[in-house]
Amino acid sequence: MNSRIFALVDCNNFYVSCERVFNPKLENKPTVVLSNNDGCVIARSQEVKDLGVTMGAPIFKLKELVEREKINVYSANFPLYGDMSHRVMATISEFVPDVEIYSIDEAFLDLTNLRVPDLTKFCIKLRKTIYKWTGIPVSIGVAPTKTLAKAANKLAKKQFRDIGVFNFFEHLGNEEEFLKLIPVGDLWGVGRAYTKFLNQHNINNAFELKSLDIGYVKQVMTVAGERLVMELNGEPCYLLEKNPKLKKNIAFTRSFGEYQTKLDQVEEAVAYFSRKIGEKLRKEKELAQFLQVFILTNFHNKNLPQYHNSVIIKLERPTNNSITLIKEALRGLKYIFKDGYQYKKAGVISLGLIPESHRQYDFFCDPNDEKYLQKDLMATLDKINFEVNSDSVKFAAEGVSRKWWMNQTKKSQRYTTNWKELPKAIAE
DNA sequence: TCTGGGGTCCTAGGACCC
DNA sequence: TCTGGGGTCCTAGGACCC
Repeated sequence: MNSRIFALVDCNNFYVSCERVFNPKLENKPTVVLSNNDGCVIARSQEVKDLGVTMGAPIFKLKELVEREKINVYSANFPLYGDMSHRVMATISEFVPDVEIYSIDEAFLDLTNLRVPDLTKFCIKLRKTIYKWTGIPVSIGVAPTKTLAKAANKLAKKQFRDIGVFNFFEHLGNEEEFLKLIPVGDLWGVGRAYTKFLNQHNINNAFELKSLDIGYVKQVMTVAGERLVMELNGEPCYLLEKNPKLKKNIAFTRSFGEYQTKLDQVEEAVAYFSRKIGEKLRKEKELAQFLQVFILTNFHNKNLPQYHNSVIIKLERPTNNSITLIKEALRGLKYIFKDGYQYKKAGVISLGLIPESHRQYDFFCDPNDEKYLQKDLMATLDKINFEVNSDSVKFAAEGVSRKWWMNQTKKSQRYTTNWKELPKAIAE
């Protein structure tokens, strides 16, 4: 029997909590953070959840509610959230050696070999420390599998909100009671489609799913469903993944602030996206073998003529050279761009990524000839753009007008990542 | 008027081969 | 009317995650 102890640490309303750290007046006030382009709600404070606002709700539909309830609205400030995430993860790592950073606001911990007298007390203390050191409130779930740790975290957030910790090991023997409190749709791996299906078959909570015949579950929910039921029964299928896997795709896509109709404007956007792809690839030390470019009109607006298209380009040699990426992406764009449409969004995706160190040398190419990557030039650009300002050095193809740039009218400052925007302490 | 962005994994079905 | 039987590889689409 190879039993393990997993914990999931999840930041509460993460983006809203980040805004609150630097603007304490938002504490206990209904607050939301919007997606890029100020389109829809991507983070809600508890007060806003209680008002019934759903994740992803378009903000323009909530105008009245925002005014009536005096909801504080913020544009997304990802550099700030990324930096705060870093601080939370660093704090956790001070106390636990086995940490998997699962997303910007979540970490799995393996506590199996952590010799502490009382797991629950340890987690309560960890939670308090994270809050003290970073200002971010978190919830912690503890259980014998990752899926159950996720479920425990839901309980910690709802039924056990005052302590913020739920430890399944304290309730061995009567898990049933707690699993019945968790709707199937709240489980890790059960999305909209499966929730609908399961509900139609009268499977409504985690206990009912756990009790199903595993062969049946595999048949209707494939292997992911099979693993899910095993995990609910306390058999770990997923272990801690400490070393982040290399990415297989890297994308940069954006909606435009206003419709774009002209090729040259879309070209500027695509050139910018391509440079960003190059930067990301070099940061990950990967090379792309293919590049995909796509453009879309606004599919929400049924009154406008619709068009969407994409093209995949095989790169002559695997590369992360921004200059090559821009050139190839623009070639692709010309191929799919059609006049007469109002474009709302475009994107560039690099595919077939391979590690720089595993580059398959071209048969005809001298193995020492990596000139085409222009490593020194790219390293210099990166040094300036990463250390000074991400847009210090651009390429001519990106243009300067940026007519496509997104709308972000309610952005907080970059309190932690830009010297000019550090919070000021004002004596009153 | 106004609806995000970035990922992963799995499967079915077609093309192709012997 | 009957119309082989495997394999493998690739891709599109769907499901999920945050």
